[in-house]
Amino acid sequence: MTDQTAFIPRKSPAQRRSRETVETILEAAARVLEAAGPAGFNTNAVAARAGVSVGSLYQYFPSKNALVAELSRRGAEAMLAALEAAMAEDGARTLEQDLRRIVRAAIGWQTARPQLERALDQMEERVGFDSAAHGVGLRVQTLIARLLAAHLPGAAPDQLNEAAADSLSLARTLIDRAVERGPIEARALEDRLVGMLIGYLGALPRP
Amino acid sequence: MTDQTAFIPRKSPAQRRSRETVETILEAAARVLEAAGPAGFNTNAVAARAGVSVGSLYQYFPSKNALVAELSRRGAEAMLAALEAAMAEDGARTLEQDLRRIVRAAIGWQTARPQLERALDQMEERVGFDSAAHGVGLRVQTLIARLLAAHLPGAAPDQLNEAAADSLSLARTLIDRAVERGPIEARALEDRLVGMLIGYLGALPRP
Amino acid sequence: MTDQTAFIPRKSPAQRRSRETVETILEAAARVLEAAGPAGFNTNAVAARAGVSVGSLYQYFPSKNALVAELSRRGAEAMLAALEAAMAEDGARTLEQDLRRIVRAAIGWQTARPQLERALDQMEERVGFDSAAHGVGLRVQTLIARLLAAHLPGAAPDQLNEAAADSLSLARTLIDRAVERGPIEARALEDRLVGMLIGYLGALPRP
Amino acid sequence: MTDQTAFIPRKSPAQRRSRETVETILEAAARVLEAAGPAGFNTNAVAARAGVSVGSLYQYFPSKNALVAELSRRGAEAMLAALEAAMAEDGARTLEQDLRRIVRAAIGWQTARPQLERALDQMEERVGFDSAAHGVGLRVQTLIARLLAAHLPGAAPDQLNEAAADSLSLARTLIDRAVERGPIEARALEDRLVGMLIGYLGALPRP
DNA sequence: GATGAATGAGGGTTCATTCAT
DNA sequence: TATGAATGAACCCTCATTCAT
Repeated sequence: MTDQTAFIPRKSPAQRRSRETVETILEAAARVLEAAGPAGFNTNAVAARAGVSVGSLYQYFPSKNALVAELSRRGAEAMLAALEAAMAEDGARTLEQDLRRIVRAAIGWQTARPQLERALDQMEERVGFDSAAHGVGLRVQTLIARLLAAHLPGAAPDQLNEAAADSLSLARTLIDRAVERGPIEARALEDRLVGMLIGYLGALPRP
Repeated sequence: MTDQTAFIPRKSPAQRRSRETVETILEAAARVLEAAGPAGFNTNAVAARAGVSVGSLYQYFPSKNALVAELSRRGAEAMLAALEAAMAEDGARTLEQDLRRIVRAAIGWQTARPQLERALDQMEERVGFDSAAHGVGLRVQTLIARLLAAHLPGAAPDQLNEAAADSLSLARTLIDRAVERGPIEARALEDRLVGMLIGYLGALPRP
Repeated sequence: MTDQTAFIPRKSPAQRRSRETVETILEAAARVLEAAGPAGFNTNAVAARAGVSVGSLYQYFPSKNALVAELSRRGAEAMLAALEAAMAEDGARTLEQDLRRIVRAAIGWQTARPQLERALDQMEERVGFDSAAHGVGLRVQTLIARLLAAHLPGAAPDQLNEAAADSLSLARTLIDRAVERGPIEARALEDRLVGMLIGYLGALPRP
Repeated sequence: MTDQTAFIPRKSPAQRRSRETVETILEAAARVLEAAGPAGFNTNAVAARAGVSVGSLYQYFPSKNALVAELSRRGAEAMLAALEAAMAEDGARTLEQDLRRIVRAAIGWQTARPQLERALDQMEERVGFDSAAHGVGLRVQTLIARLLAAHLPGAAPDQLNEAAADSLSLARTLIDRAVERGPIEARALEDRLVGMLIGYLGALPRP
């Protein structure tokens, strides 16, 4: 897979500076969210942490929610990338192998910055947009649905999408709980997740 | 078991009035939470909805959080009752039968007022007290742990408690998602939950 | 001086009960004030501490301020009694001897319940009535003024009253500060007070 | 002494605006305190009087108490300046001359805005921080203590500090009372204060 | 574009006082 | 008379968002 950014025309200095500011703000937002949780997450704190004025923050993000959304979108993008990478490896065969890939991607993603993802989970629910709201979350879901399709022959597209969404939610729940309890034993967690998902999928109504 | 309340002396008028007010406030709180979600849940709204002054609210609940906690406690109590009833039925044998009982209790509980329980989930996370904070949540967990113990011989108490907590979380997640999607098909949901839990528990490390 | 209460007709039981309730409330108020200071002094706390309903409290005291006023009045009454006793001893001669009597009475009064008197000082100032508001404070002041008159021949009545009021204020200030610092060395404090007052009075304009 | 402000670089517009707002708020706070006393002193009133929003007030003062503290700090600073100026005049010799200087500084300070200083006294007591809480009050006290040291040879540092604190309290009390009574006759008041302090200091235990 | 001062609605909580029982 | 539930005005403080410079 070629690096698409290589073909994007060089930004003008102003544009590059903009881009850097956006990144700075997002990273600051992430850190504030990690450190203070949803309750302590406010635009002033983010701007201060980013070393930028609130005004600038609002230049790039129309609202606080937009900031959260972008944070969450990026997380999903990382998940998407991991998932695509995992699926590109070779032809996967068994359900378990496929699930293992999904699960690994999810664990990798959520444990990279566990506090952040947990906090985002909570904020997303609060604000009322689930991760499928932005395209990326939807693409993740679709990818999983496609993956599941191979092992659930005859399932309707809606069913597959629901199964994919549920699987992801379940995985996130379990990972969140594990993260809460302390350092992760990735392998054991992976096994539990795979087992759980196999059980879940096995109980879906067959057409 | 005779009805003990029959022997409790009639409350004095004043006390009865208090009790009624408390109930009114709690019901109002539940409705506000259902209608407006965690974001729109504020003490003024609750008091207004209850047709009561804020002062009265604070006479019975020392803080907004205490109100949420009580709401959640009551929910957990309902769950506990359902669970105890289910377990008292007769001698349960298989893991699946036991899980089915747990799952039924959970579904019954969470679908009685689905919006409310969902909102409570979110508030609990936000405020940082999980349902185990009050005794009831803990008792639910303990009960489930005990139930699982019979089917996971040799598991350490800590493991059992974690398994119980995870099971409950997973169940709630799935039920929440189902509720979001619309009216529930209780039987199909139940099957999926049981399957999922069997899968999860089967993947736990054996001693 | 005859005991006037001896001639007050025996109270009916109801009246006695009333009187007791009043005393209970006042003592509770004093204790709350001592324990929580002006900031924590509120009618509900007083009623609770007295084991009485707020309603009852308002039966006997028309307002919170009335309660404080009565507390302060009683303190002043104690001071008055001490002062009268001191003056009745015999014919006082020198200024210093007279001042010593005043000062002793003041110390005795304010150190009997130091926290209480300090808190009252603060509340009185806040509420805006000085202790001369009720008759007793005035009588204390008048008594002191009369005492000073003997040593400030030719001073106008107004001057005497001002001197008396100032003397009392100064004494209270110094005693308060001493109380703040910890246990009192009554004798040393007394000396300082007397010295201070002599200095003060000596500097008054002579007619 | 040249005017140092002449050399301070012009503030940027934004900073100047801030500074002005701060001053506006402080002046409004002073006026509210003078007009309404401690009881009527609330942040909304201050903001309204300053023609500013509450938000602005809280941008510059983290709490209501911080506002009071700053007001009191500024008063103490004025007192400190007056005191230092008075002491720098020349080599003071007698106790009386030194006291006269202290007393003049105190009178000048407290009669500049008498209502304000009175109200501050009360609030400080209520809130529980005496003026020594901020450095300035302490420096005033230290300065007085040093001044007294020359006339109380052999006194321990603690004794000197107590004497300084007491002297200041006594002075403030007497000035407050004088202010209450109406327009001040500065010279007569000064004499009374000096006399009182000499009396007080003369009665301190000699080592 | 950038800044950060300013805004003000909103929300949690307290407490003196009233009044139906 | 006693009770204590109920009231609601007041108050402190926060924070998303705007806008003059």
